[in-house]
Amino acid sequence: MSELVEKPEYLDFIREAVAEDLRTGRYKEVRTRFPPEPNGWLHIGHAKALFVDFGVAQDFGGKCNLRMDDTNPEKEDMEYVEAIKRDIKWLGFDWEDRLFFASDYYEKLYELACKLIKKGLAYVDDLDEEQIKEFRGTNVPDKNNITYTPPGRNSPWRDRSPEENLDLFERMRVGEFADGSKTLRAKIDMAHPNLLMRDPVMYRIRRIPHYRTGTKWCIYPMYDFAHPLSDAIEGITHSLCSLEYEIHRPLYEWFIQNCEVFPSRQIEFARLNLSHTVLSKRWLLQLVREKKVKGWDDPRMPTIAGMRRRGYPAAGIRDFLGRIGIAKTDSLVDIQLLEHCIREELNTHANRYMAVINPVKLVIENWPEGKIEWLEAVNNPEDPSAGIRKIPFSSTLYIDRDDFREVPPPKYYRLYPGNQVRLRYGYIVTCTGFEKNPTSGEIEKIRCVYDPNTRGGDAPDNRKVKGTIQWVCAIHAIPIEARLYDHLFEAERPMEVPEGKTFFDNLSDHSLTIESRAVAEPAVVEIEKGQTVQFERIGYFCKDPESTSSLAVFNRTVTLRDTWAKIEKKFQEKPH
RNA sequence: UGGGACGUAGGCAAGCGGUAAGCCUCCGGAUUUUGGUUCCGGCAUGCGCAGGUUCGAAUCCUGCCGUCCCAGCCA
Repeated sequence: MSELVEKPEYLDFIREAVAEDLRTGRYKEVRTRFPPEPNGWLHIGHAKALFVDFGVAQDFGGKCNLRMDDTNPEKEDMEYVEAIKRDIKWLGFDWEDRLFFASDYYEKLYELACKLIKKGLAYVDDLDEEQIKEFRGTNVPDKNNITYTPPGRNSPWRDRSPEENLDLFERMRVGEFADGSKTLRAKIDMAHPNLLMRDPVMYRIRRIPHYRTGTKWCIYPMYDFAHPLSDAIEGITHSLCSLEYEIHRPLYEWFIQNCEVFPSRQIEFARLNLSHTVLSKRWLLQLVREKKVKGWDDPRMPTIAGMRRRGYPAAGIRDFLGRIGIAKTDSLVDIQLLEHCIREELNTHANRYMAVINPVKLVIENWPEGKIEWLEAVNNPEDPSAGIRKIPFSSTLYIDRDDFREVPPPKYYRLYPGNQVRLRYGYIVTCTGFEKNPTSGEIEKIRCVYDPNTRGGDAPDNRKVKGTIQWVCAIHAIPIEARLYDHLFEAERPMEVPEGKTFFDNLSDHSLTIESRAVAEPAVVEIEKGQTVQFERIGYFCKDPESTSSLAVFNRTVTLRDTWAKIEKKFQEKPH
């Protein structure tokens, strides 16, 4: 992956720790893992974890495993496994032949649980869910807060003999007991200040078919038990996870130590938070279920699939991931940084085309009747190897409504009566007038004359023409549908909502604008689905898979930087 | 009145006792057949606050303040 992204000139705290572990001989090599639960699609937050997991392994000559952390039959599905694999591959990470499933370890995990029972470190508990909570001694309200101080109480079943526990656990496995009637718990310390250490549940009884093991098991291991041991089974040296697991680390170490398995080390880092969106499978699932978006791959979603459909290149995403850094500070990354990385990548790789989103007719009065000229246009000024193409020019063109003003605002140097402008790769034209619809008042036609000596846009007399605008020949115009996307949420932090409101209230009402009158130059027919191009002066657009032979649909990936919009806004705020 | 972590610019983030990197944003200016790109320049006498140690502190010590996580038989 070293070729995939530029390395910073310093070591982040994780790499520092790993380097230290190698130096001291704590580990001989580096092995990491990316452990998604197949219960939702991957989002940009997972991409950060992927980048850290695969990146650290790569940097130290190690390997990173892909492991489906599937220990909860209620929510997991093969559909998600496939989606996850596809997205990881697309992002450019390679697990080679190391795809594993926690569900493949059920038997080993069961044996390790028996080992703890034999050592007197685990027991079968008959307490129900409510009682466990009560005995943990945590649910004690104190003024409006919660006090965690009271020590818990031992379960009356805590001192069963290893023989009895072994027998009961075996009978749990074969299905003798009802769902929820018994659990296997680790025997640690019911008075421990860290709640997770108060005899955590290791196994629960759930008669729900698992998407991979079917009905073979009716007991399923909990994360805190399964995770460290799965890591150990795979010989993971560094188990990198997010900050919320910090408090789980003592438990992680307890299981590893007492099961006497490979000593994996857990290191936590801050998960990614991105402005104007939500990064949690739970909330994303809600957006999908409540039909706030069209699906997991809606281009407004921060999912990998959504970004891919939106037109974000994987290289741009990786660049972003490399720039945000790795630390333990809870932070909120500005989505503008992501957009900047996407633009930077696309600027050098996306071919240019001319399109007009909101067309208005431009008639060239002195253009020879019926003449059509094919002009040369550069495909990518940043990349000469991208070549050139031909575009047709005639007496009637379409230009964008925004490129004409009846009365120009300050600093405006596009078309207005009497002003001249360059039609990109075409000719320099001078506006001679315009026509309005008498009833609606809408401008229907703009008139101009062209200078035959300016073919291609060059000014032989060296005159300065400030404005250059894009255009589309009316005769050859290809109708397209442009889907203009904006941030999904208006608020920088969508989850911060006033009492009685939900994050749905923060949804932006202009996150999607469909422009069905848009037109483009004929060459756009060559663009393939999934390909991202630049529509000059507008932005980058990706041809959507929903495109048909009769209508091409383009998703706006990201706009170009718009300095004019800033100038205009400034003058609107305080005109002078 | 518990435990675990974290506080460096508007947003990220280096810095590891020798006098505040870099990136994004923002603001100027140059170049430009995309108001794009590119290029120059500006943006913390200051590192949560208060003391202390030291010739010297963002870095070490003490105390305070603030923020986040922990009450699933979810991961």
